[in-house]
Amino acid sequence: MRLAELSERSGVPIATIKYYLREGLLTPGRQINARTAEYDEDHLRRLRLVRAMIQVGRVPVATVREVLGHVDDDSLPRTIRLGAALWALPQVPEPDEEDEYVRGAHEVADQLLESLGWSNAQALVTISPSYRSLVVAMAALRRLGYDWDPQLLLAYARLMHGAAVLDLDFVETHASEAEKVETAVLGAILVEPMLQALHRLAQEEESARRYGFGDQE
Amino acid sequence: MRLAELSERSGVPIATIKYYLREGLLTPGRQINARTAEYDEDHLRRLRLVRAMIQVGRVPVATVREVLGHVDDDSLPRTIRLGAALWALPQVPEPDEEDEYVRGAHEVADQLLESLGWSNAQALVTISPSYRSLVVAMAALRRLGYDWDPQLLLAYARLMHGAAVLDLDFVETHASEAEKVETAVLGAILVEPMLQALHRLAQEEESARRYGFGDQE
DNA sequence: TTCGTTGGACAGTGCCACTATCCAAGCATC
DNA sequence: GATGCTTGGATAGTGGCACTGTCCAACGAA
Repeated sequence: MRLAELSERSGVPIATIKYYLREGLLTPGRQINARTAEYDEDHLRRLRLVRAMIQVGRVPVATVREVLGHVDDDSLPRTIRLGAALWALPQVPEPDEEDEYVRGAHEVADQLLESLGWSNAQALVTISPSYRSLVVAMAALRRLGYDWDPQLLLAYARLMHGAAVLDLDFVETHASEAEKVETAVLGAILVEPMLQALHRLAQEEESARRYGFGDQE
Repeated sequence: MRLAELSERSGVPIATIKYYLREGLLTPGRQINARTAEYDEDHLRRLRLVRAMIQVGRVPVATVREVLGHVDDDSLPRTIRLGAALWALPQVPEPDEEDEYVRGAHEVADQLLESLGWSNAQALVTISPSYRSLVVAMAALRRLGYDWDPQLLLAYARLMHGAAVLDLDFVETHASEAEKVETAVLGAILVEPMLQALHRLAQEEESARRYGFGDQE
């Protein structure tokens, strides 16, 4: 198909597709001649993936490029590609290691991983961006004076582990070997907004149950 | 304290504090004279809250203003203020109701709410932004060809309901009546990044357990 | 041949979260 | 009381990002 059809079927404006091509998020179409390029179903799928990452997952364009680079890198074994792709994802500001709240958060997080027996996470603790995000969020809450019980954190972590198990079961049963990396990355990027939405809906529901009718007029 | 001290203690640059004042995220200090203003602990706390919402929660400045406006609105009862504040939060692009995937997602989401017995959510379905986010995320996944079992969604929803119960228990036991709205809003804004981080860590851990050592070198 | 269409290059736009500069009033010291 | 640093407020500017608009030469259908 031509650019125009690709645009039509994906709902993405032509100018934007050109931009993604320029940024290297899409591979160029097969050149038919100097003034015509042909795109196929793979391009369409990739374009939809890119759009979903950017619009639903709010991933910056540069990060999408990096993530896709890892997904496509056939020179690496699957687990490594997946890890590298997830690695590229989150962009929380670096925690200030001097800050007392950050240090406190490190301690609590380390204890948490130990309680959970997440030995892999423990080994990667110093470098995993997810771990860093966790510390930043915890430090922010602490700085605001919320001093929660480590048990609470443990309970949250168990819930999210439950979600991770669901994610990976899904990947195993529903994706072909070739698609597993892409599916897993999507799991990290697109399932999260879904979980967030469910979380907020659940808060609204539970709040209405406890304190009365749902308000919001 | 003066602006300079407020800046020092919060770690936020003076110019940025001035910007927040301009944008109405902070109430002006008590004017001592034409050229001096005095700030107190409440300002510091509010500033930290604003920073956490913007940097950890990635909430846009305009949205922070709106959310805080609801939090501070003493003319409304608590549940309504909370609802209104949460209402202002998410900024997913409007789903295109013409799109077949969006319509399909609506159906699945409605069934989900019914299965869960979330009657409050059902009543608000047409307008809740969280519901909209859910539909958008589901439609994006479907468009990419992931056709999951409604049971899976149900399992995710139960997990997130578990998280919501934890949130609200925390609010009940740890916040004074006056602080409940603020605490609950924080629950929505700051706990989410924490959950997300835990989710990704759990994915890394579970993935390492299933497929071998943690890779990423 | 004509004329609308196509893909690529490149410059421009709009938004957003800051950030830098000015300025006059305060205050501290001499 | 003069000098000079600091302060708060107003205003303009910056840099990043995700597009978007314009131009142009080459196609290609009529």
